[in-house]
Amino acid sequence: MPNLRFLRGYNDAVVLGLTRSGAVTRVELAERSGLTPQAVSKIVNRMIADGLLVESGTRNVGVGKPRTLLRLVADRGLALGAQVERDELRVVLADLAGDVVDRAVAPLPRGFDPPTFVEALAELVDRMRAPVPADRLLGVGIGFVGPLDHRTGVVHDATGLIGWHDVPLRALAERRLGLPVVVDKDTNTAVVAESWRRGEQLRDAVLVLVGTGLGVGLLLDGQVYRGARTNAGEFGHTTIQLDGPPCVCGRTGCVEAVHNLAAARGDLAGATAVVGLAVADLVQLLDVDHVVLAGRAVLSEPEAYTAAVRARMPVDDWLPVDVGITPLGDDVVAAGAAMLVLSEFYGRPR
Amino acid sequence: MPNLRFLRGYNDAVVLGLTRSGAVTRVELAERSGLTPQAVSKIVNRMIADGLLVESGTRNVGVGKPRTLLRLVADRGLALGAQVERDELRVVLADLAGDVVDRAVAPLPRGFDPPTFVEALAELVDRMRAPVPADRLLGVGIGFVGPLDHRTGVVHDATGLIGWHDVPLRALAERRLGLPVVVDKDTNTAVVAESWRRGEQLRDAVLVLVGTGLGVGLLLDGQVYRGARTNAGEFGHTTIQLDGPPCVCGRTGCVEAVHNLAAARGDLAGATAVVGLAVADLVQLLDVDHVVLAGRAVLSEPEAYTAAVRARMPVDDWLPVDVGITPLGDDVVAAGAAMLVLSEFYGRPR
DNA sequence: GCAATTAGTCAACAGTGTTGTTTTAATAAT
DNA sequence: ATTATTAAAACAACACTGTTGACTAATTGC
Repeated sequence: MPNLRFLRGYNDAVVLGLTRSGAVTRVELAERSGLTPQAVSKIVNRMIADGLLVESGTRNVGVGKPRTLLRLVADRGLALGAQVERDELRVVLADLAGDVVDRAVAPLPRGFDPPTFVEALAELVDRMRAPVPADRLLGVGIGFVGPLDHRTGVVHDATGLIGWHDVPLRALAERRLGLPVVVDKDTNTAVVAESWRRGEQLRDAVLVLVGTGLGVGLLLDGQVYRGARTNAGEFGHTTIQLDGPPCVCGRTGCVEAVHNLAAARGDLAGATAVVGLAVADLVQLLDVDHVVLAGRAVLSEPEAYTAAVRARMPVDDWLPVDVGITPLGDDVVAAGAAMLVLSEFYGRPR
Repeated sequence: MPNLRFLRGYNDAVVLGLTRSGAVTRVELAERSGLTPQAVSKIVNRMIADGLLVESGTRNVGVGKPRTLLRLVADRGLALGAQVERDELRVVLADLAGDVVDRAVAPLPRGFDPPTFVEALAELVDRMRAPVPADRLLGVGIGFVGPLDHRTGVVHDATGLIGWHDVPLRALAERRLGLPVVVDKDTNTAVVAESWRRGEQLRDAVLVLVGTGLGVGLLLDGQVYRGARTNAGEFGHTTIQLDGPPCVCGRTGCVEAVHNLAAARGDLAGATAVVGLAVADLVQLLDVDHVVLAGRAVLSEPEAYTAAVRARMPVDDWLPVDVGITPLGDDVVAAGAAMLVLSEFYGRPR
């Protein structure tokens, strides 16, 4: 519903987004946002009154009155984020700047069911929320494996787990935790993390998550793209080798199958080459200018994967593709889940 | 720059978009747009004053005052659209409803250079604009092969043509035609056509254009996705067969190479199967719920391609993927180019 | 005929960003 | 030192958005 409230929320989010990358001045905010200096002044002063921003010194740029520096009060809003893996639950506390300020990891029992999971989550969440003022904690995000529906928070199925068919995870967790909860695919939360932290700089990107599975998070035109059913990013089951090795999905020659086969044989060069080739195809298809690598496999052999992907990037004379490892490391999915919560309060409205 | 003018333009576009699919009432517009009845009334009455809409009868829905039907005055705005193929130039005239109301085709000399092309275009355009009132004709759109930059209208290179390096096609055409010109990739204009005509109904779709090349137009979250350099949709050079047949692009096993090889051998089943498999991978990757098939190859064997794609769609129990042939047939690229012009005037602002 | 119901408009309004002007605080010139 | 110049930021008035609330118009059902 595009009305005045929407407009205000949108511009607030734009301005706040520009403050995440470091101290800026009102003038710079006006230039980068396209708003007039007067509008920026109003917005900024309201945010100062709300305790979201503080003035912190001045910057002199030649003659004239010096510009006033503005700094984001990062701990004005905090959120918890969880990553669920086959054997492990990770919860992090992230602030408005997108920095991880606390972290906890706990093992998950093999083949855990929904009640068991919610209890394990509650234990970690309750421990981590203790030192946080209640009015600062905005909620809990959960990065889960798909297929799921992020709008309703229902997990349709979780591959490799039993008892996870059409589970209303968001509702269950909200009731147990007494906090707002959002649920999204792990690849989506991971790309939310990168987007939240890098802002305008990152408009078109793929985040490649290489673990036991192979998924991508898509950032297209500055927005996380989830597809018609929150299910975009199923990258692992793209056919790359007609009549290739059989895959768990029932088909043959999937990227994931070829990659995992090579990895299982200890053939690192082969494993990275397949990922590099597939990512190159993806970059060509979507014309993104950023690739962010993440996931256990990548973090255990960062140079090999980075080099393999870089080697296969399409050569373009006027805008090279930036390939790198996520600076958030193992936290990226959980941290992104937290930032998903932050973005519900301080991000662009829809 | 999100300001009040933007807000108004946006809501105008939403309302106008809802009138394209047939007669609607103010009440229905309010329901579907999320705006209040009062806001819709204001917008609609302004559009009636502008000659964009007319009241056309009433519809009775039980007790109470009957609803007034509104009809789009389709010829209130018209645009020309051109498709450039290796040997042929096609120009169509499209109206605000997205219907093609006139059409002309002319051969292009082998290996035409930019001046030759602009002259051929001007000849067709001048002939077709003659009967159109000057103030109704909004401009000319050109669907070209990439790589190009749709923002500047510069064609970087045109595969198979010489003399087409960094050609400012938009500027050249604007000077010769004396009309506003927009340039975009053929796959993008084609998907614009589908989006413009089907509106809200079509939010996430891929348009697959099978000609001598194989490209896709991407409609993601209701917007045409062009990528960081207007170059998204390079689908033909996705690897589908490691160590497959060599491709014109220099690599091996590209979808396009495998497809064209099969087609050249007269192996229709093989050709359609490759496309079906590749499209299924794409649908899975992007989680779109609509596939639109277009292009010479598809239109010459519509049933075979449709069946091959449908057969490989992922089976999803709650939201099936709709696969169909474009109703615009051979005109889709040119018509979309025209609608791209219309959307600059009557579409959602950016 | 009259009440009920629904469509549509009119009027007043809150709140957005913009335009135009003034105040504030630096540097540069006298 | 003093003054002029420059640029940042705030202040004031404004145009215009969609919303809220009240009212009128046109139909159905009894």
